[in-house]
Amino acid sequence: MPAARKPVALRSNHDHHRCIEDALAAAAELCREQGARLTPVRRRVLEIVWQSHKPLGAYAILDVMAAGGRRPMPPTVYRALDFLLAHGLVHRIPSLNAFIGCSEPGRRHDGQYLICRTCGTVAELTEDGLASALGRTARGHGFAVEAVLTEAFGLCPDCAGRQGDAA
Amino acid sequence: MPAARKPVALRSNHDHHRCIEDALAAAAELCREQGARLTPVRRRVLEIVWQSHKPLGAYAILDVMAAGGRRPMPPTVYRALDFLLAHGLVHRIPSLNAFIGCSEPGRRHDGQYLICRTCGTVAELTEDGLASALGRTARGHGFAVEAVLTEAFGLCPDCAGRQGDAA
DNA sequence: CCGAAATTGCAACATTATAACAATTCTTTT
DNA sequence: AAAAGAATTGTTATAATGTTGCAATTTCGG
Repeated sequence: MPAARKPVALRSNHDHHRCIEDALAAAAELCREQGARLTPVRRRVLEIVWQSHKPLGAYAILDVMAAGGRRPMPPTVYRALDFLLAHGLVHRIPSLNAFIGCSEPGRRHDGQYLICRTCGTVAELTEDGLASALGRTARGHGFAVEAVLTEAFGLCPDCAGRQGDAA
Repeated sequence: MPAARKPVALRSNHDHHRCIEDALAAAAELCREQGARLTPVRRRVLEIVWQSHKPLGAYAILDVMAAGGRRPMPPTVYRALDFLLAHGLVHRIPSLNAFIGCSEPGRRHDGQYLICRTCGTVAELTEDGLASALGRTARGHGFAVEAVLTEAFGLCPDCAGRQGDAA
């Protein structure tokens, strides 16, 4: 099989402004195609979520928005997140109660997240083979899988390196 | 490879009293081995969690305990759950904020849950191969996976059957 | 029995998320 | 452009989930 591309979140010196710009451009394009409205609030929330590769809680997003003017109320942010989730522009990481930008919006995929327990960075994988193996096993037991969410906890390359140095 | 045994949660007419008894016995045994104390509170919480194969939230557990006398405070239940989690006797399903009895306490394993979106039943799989495939991929990107949690959403055999009938 | 350690009780509080309804904005039709 | 209808946002209040800190009690080892 072809080696999958390394998630950009795991490349420590990537040009992150590019991540943000690309994500916003892709979102605009996707919404245009689908006739969905990427309103200022929604666009702003998406932009905030993309500020880093560390997932942000809804109230952390609220705090960022408060810094730039009037503080919106929780439902505003939750509704924007609902919209972004529904259109596959962000993902929710349940074990963190937090949200992260989707690295491959538009392409249907199961969620596989590599969560660094030290720095909090989350990288998204989109390898269909992994979830489909589970789907086959479940099918064998009569269970029809429709969606799969996988969270892997461990150390990202940077933190694993530092960990090794300390020893 | 040998076909894995079908999770008991997916067998609609299993003797569930046996599930509860076995789980409590296994827990007692495990705590004895490890010098951990399965106190009345902890044992009671474990018993409540095992009342069905549907995960229960902490406050639902509180409600059950309240029915049988004095209502304990949240920290009582959360501490009991922490203990049970630490000893691998229950699992937390993050996307449901709920807890379920571990079907293979004592054996170290990653968590793979089949969650029925209709009836809420959760069956636990413990196939090491699935998580290790993810671990290999992650390793290829320099990420060292330490634990994996997988949630699969879909229809259990019973509900898939009824769904088919309706058509 | 006595002191140390673990467990439980308790009160208050922090965080995450939602409900219900009003006000506004956008779109479509006339 | 005006009006009707739909979608979005604002606002208030509250629900659901989870934690902190400290006191009281129980358990365990000497």
